[in-house]
Amino acid sequence: MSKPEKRDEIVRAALEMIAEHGFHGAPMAMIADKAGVGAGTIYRYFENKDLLITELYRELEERIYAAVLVGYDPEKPIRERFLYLGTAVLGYFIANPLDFRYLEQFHNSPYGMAYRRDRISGKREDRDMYRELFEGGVAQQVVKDFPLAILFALTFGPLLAVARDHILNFIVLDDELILRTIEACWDGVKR
Amino acid sequence: MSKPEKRDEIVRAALEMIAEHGFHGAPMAMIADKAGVGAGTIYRYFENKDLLITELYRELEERIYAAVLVGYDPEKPIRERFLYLGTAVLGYFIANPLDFRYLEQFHNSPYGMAYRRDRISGKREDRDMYRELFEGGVAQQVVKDFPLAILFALTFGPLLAVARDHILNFIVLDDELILRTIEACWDGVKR
DNA sequence: GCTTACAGAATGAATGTTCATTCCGCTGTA
DNA sequence: TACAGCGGAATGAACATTCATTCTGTAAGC
Repeated sequence: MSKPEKRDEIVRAALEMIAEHGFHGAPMAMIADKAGVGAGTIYRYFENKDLLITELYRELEERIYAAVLVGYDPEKPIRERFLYLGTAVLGYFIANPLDFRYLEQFHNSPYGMAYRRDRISGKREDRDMYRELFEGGVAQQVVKDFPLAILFALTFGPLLAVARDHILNFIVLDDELILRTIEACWDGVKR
Repeated sequence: MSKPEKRDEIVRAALEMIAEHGFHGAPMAMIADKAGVGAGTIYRYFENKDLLITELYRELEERIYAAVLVGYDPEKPIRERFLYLGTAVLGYFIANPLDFRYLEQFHNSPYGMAYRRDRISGKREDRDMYRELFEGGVAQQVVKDFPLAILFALTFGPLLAVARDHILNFIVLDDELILRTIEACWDGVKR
């Protein structure tokens, strides 16, 4: 196995094990096994478990951002962009349940809390389409005049809940139901 | 300290430590310390950590249910009941941030998954005002015709997100903003 | 009223287990 | 032969849980 290939295997295995069993249910030995490498080998690529975890998070964020960006047209009207972005993320999560589960684990952990705090306090410049969309919507009086955080909550709250329910097999989403759900979110957000 | 008093101290300490540091950041020794009892003492009241955790969850659920029930009038129109239930839970969470943080930890853990699975598959008869409310709303054609799980997502998704943001000091909610937020949820759910 | 005996509670040091991380000998390659 | 890269056993720290011991309150015996 070549060097970058091995690194990839480790990342893939970590994603799978952690998504399925949580940070604490996924010992390094288990990840190493799944990746088909020795336990010590992981430490040739990642200084420690924490760094593996945050690095993996960053890679996922990147992937999702890239996936959603394809097909996004910032010139379209607000409502249309909102529906696109909503269905795109939800679609990504449904197509990549492991990614979704991993993100959830991450967000609900001390790692995620720190990360979020940084982001809100602006330590991370985020090239965020969503922020831009909402700010535009409020300015054009198409969207309710709420603080950004509440608009996010009204959108991503249902989105993530629905993705979770689908991935855990509590409901079955088809394209029509997805669209209707995002439209309902829009009803909550629009003026 | 009397016997039930001591049990209470243990439960209170467990709530606080777990809410603040997560299940894995709250060793039994730490909980015992906070409760002012010996480590072994906890085991006189709870067979093991798992049982302490699930028992505490049940107690919290009970408290919240009781708190919200006060002032709920099943005779009122759907919209009014929806707004009441929304503000009531959100208000409870804001007044009891530890309870909220604990519930979140619980839901995002294997404990919570199992619990949820049981609930959905109907193994727990739940005397759920929310379910009843939505079912009534759909029947009266006041509420969009969605599966129950989606209506829950549209309501609790934003609610929990907003509660989290407030408790972590990412936003500040006042009564007016709370009401407007719940109204926005209603916009998402109503026909 | 005072002392002694005893049962049930409480305690916390000791135990065994589960990891993350380290270390050193091995192997395939140049 | 020399060496980079690996593997996986060894190490030590962090815990949950146990259990031999200590404490406390109650009640019988005087």
